Amino acid sequence: MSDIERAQRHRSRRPVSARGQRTRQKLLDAAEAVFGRKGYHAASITDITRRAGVAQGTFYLYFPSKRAIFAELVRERSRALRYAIRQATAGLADRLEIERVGLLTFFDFIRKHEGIYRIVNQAEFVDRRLFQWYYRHFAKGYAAGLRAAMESGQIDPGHSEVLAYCLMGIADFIGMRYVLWDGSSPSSEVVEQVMAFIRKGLGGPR
Amino acid sequence: MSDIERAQRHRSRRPVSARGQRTRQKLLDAAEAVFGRKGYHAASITDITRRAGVAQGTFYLYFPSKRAIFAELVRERSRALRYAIRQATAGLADRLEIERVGLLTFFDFIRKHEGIYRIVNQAEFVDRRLFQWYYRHFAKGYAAGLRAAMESGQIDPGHSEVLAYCLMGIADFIGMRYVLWDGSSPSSEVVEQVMAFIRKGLGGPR
Amino acid sequence: MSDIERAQRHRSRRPVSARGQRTRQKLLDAAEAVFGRKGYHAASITDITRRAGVAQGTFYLYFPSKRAIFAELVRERSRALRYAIRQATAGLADRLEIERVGLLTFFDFIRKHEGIYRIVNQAEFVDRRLFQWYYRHFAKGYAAGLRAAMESGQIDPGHSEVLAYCLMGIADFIGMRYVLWDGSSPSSEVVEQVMAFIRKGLGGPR
Amino acid sequence: MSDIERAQRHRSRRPVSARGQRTRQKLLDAAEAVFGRKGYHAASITDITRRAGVAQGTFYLYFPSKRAIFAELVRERSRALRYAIRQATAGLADRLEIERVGLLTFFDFIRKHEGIYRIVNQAEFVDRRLFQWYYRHFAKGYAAGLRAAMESGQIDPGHSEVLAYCLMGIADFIGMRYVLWDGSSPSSEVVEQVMAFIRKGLGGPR
DNA sequence: CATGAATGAGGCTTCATTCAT
DNA sequence: GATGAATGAAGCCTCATTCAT
Repeated sequence: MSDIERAQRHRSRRPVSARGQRTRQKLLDAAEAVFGRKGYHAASITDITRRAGVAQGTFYLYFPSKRAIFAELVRERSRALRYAIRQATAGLADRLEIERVGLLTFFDFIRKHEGIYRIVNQAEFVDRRLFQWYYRHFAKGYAAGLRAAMESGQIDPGHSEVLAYCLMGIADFIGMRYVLWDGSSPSSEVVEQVMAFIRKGLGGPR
Repeated sequence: MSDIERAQRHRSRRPVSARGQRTRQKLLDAAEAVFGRKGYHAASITDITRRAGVAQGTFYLYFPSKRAIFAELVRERSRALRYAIRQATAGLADRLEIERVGLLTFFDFIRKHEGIYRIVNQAEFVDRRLFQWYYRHFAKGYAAGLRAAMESGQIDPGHSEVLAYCLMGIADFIGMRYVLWDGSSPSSEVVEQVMAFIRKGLGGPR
Repeated sequence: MSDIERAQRHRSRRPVSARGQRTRQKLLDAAEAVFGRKGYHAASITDITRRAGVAQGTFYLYFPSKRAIFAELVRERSRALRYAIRQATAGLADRLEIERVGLLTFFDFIRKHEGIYRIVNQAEFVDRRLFQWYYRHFAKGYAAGLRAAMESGQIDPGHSEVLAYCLMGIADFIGMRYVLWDGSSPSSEVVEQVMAFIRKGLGGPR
Repeated sequence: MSDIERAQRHRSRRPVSARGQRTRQKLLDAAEAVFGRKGYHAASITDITRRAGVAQGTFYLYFPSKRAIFAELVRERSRALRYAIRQATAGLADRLEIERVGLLTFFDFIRKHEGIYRIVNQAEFVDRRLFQWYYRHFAKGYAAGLRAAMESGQIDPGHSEVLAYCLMGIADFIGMRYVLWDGSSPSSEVVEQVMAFIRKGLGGPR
């Protein structure tokens, strides 16, 4: 049976009972941890359910397949990240300030959700559509913010999407190198160097 | 049996005969194609040998395990990429020029070796050491080049490693977005935007 | 993955080596025994491979799925039954004689291949097409023989297909009752009674 | 726990309340439909309860196991078929007339209860005892009727049980071929051909 | 009476690896 | 050097059944 058929047949629980909600969440959290540590393929459903403290069969009450929980996880955490950044940067007017706070929030997020960071890269071979969606979606919002800053003259005019991908690439690689590999928040020295590069790169008055 | 034990026990890794060399290369090429298309886990040894036109057993005459051929591939292609960039930028003195040519060479490389690009991201969960080695090794050379440019005053002084990761992140994300997803070389407009950002970011005497 | 996709992907071994042929046959024989005893669903691949004396994985070298070996079995044994009847009745001119010999051959066959007899009934829910094919195919040949007998005036004229299904039904139920349930060949008394019914039913001169 | 132990332990099998009766019947009807369409094994308890519009747990309030509802269904429908035939042939004196009406009633029944017809064949591997009981029970009554007809000279004397299985086989196969596969009542031509065969086969004074 | 969440055994299938030829 | 049949561990998933509410 294909994943699609299964998903259709599946009474995708979305259970109403509080107990069900809790179980579903436990599975999601366990999945993040396990996928993060072992990677999508090496992680087994058994690993997930064991960590969640439920029986194997229970998994399929809430998710129709391994792929499905993975996709759900990516979507959910992606939402959470965007939300966190939006919250942290709300009220800020200066684009550079937004960049800095956004960056720090991102580093913070991947420290707390190491798993999700590692996971996304794998999505390419798990669900190519989801993988692209993740970045495109993020880039869209990013680019919009940059465009606004260009219009108000805060930064040099330019191709907002290209810029968005440049900035995402920077955040991603710095996060990988200094947060994930070093296992700590990047030193202020690193942050300052990155911000200096970005500030100059984006330009604007002065 | 562990991978390490197997590797030690393994004989006849480096065949001398020309025929052996050819078989080995066929396997490596097939592996790149298959890993690139399906991803490391979904690709089976059978896929590889079938594509290489040899029998299953033959695989183990040349590589002790699936991981091993993967690692070999990453190392080999990484070497090839660095070589290509070195060749292309040899003789160039201007750092910005080096950046531009390096970028274009990189885009060219991933167009020809889509597989390898996709593959590296997976390496994290196949062989974490290899994964980090890949980037660290590249970053080291990159940073050295940047340091030289700083010393000669071509670009602003700063933390060369951080800068290297920033630039690698940019190349990686732009390559993903405009080469891989669009399936073509990035338009000159995109390249110019990226270069403008880098030029300003790196600074130096106007 | 669907059965069809798998079958296509499957290098349906049809191995040439004598060893392979032997293994394939062992699996087929084991499957007949196991399906016959336990029924299609209760029979596991493990049951089959254990009985055949090979490892589980070996099964999939020769058959792409449980359904596939089942279908193969039905087809193969159906062919064997038709062949046996054709051989036994070759040279007979009298239709009644053909009926009698055919019946006895059939009883003999289901004694030797209890499994297959039991199995066919299940085919309806395993592979509906195969199930109908089995009976339709048999009926076609049967009806042709009856038509010839009608034309030569050996039996009363009539609707040959309907007659064929009547005669098949008789053979099937008598076989079930007296061969399978009693576990022996039907007594001559039973055979005579059946033949008397058929003789009168088919009519003809006298 | 074995089926037998469970059945003994099981309480509240025969609900007294009208509501309970209704639920039980809903389950039985749903089971007929589901077993008929998917077959015993492919049908799940969930399929049945979903179709019946009750919760999964409710099933076990009325039946101790999947096998049990299956057996109940076979028994119930078998009773219904025998009852229908008895009703339809009550008052008829001529054996041929009884045969004809019985046949038509049978065809009618399997049109209305396609499910049950298909189901019985599977019973062999679900509950062998039940399977044989079904046919033996039916044959017994059939044979008795034939014996009476022999004694009154309406048909040729002979082995009544053998004859009963012949006639059951005919009805079964003609029903399968012309009712189930064609999805309609058999044409009068088919019925006449069958009846002609039976009439001649049974003999009697002209 | 009824619910529906939870269980866990067991089935089919894949695939990296070994080995006899 | 090469072959390809064989192995068996391990994974995903289903489903009859139980149980707390």
